[in-house]
Amino acid sequence: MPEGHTLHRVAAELREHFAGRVVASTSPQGRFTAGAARVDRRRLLAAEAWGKHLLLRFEDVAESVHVHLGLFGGWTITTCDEEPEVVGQVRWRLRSGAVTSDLRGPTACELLTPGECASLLARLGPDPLRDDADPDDAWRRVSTSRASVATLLMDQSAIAGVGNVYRAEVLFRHRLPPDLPGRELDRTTWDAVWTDLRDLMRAGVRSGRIDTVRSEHTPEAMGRDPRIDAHGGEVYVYRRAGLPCMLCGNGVLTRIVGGRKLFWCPACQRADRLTS
DNA sequence: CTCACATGTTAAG
DNA sequence: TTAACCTGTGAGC
Repeated sequence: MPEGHTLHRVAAELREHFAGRVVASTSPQGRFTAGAARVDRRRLLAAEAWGKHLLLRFEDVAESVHVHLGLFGGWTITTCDEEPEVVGQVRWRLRSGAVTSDLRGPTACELLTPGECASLLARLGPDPLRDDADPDDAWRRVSTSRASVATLLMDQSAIAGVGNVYRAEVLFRHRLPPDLPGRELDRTTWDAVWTDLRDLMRAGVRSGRIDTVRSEHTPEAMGRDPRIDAHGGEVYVYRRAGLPCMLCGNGVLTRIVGGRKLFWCPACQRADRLTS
C-alpha cells in the first residue's frame, strides 16, 4: 500500500477528522507509550505528508510525531460511537468524537524535535504531490547522475514519494529502458515524466489505489479479459513478469535494479522507442 | 500448515 | 551487498 499517495491520503483523512480537535492518544501495543502520552489530550494542529513520511503537530508540544509505514504498515480510520476493541497489534491509536484511527506495523512512529524534523525534510527530494515541490531540484539530480533513471526514481533524496509500482509504470508509460542513465535523459522527457507522476499519484490519492493504464489500453478497450492485479489497481508491467505485454504481447521481464525488482517490456522500452 | 514474497528503509560488513 | 525489522497474504503441500 504505502507509496507517497497513501501517505497523502492518510494525512488528508487525519486532517478531516482530527484537525483542530483534542484527541485521546494511546499505544495499545505498548511500543509508543511515552510518545502517545506526550500528545494525549492535545489538539492536533497539522498532519502533513512529505514523500512517504508523515508529520503530525500538536498544540503545546514542541516535538512532532513522525510516522513511516515501511513496507507493511497501515493506517485505518473508522467511525463508531463506541470505541472499537483493539484487534491485533496497534502501535498508536487516536480517538476524537466517534472517530478512531489505528496505526499498525510502521517502520517509524516516534517523536522528533523541530531540528530532527528539519534534517528529515532536508534529505528528501521534491515530492510530486506537493504544490511547493520544485521539479528543477529533481532535474538537477537526475541530469547529473550516472545512475539509471530507474534507480533515481526510487532515491528519496532525488524524488520523494515514488515507490516500486509507480517507478515501473512511469518508465513503461514513457518507454524508458531499465538502464538509461539519468544524464542521458533530455529535459523534455523528464518534464513529461514528472508531470505524469504528479497526475498519476494525484489520482492515487483520490482512489486509494494505483491505476496507470490509459483508457484506450484497458482490457475492455483492447478486447481482453479484465484483470485486477495483486496490488489492487490496474497496471501495465508491475508484477507481470512472464505475462504478455498489454501493448505488444512480448513477455514482461524482471530484474533487480537499484535493489528492488523492476518490471519492464523489453520491446516497448528501448532507447530508440522514446516517445515523449 | 509452512513458505515465499511484498507498494520500504536503515545499519552493519 | 546483506541482513534485519515490521505484518499480511496467497500458493502449495
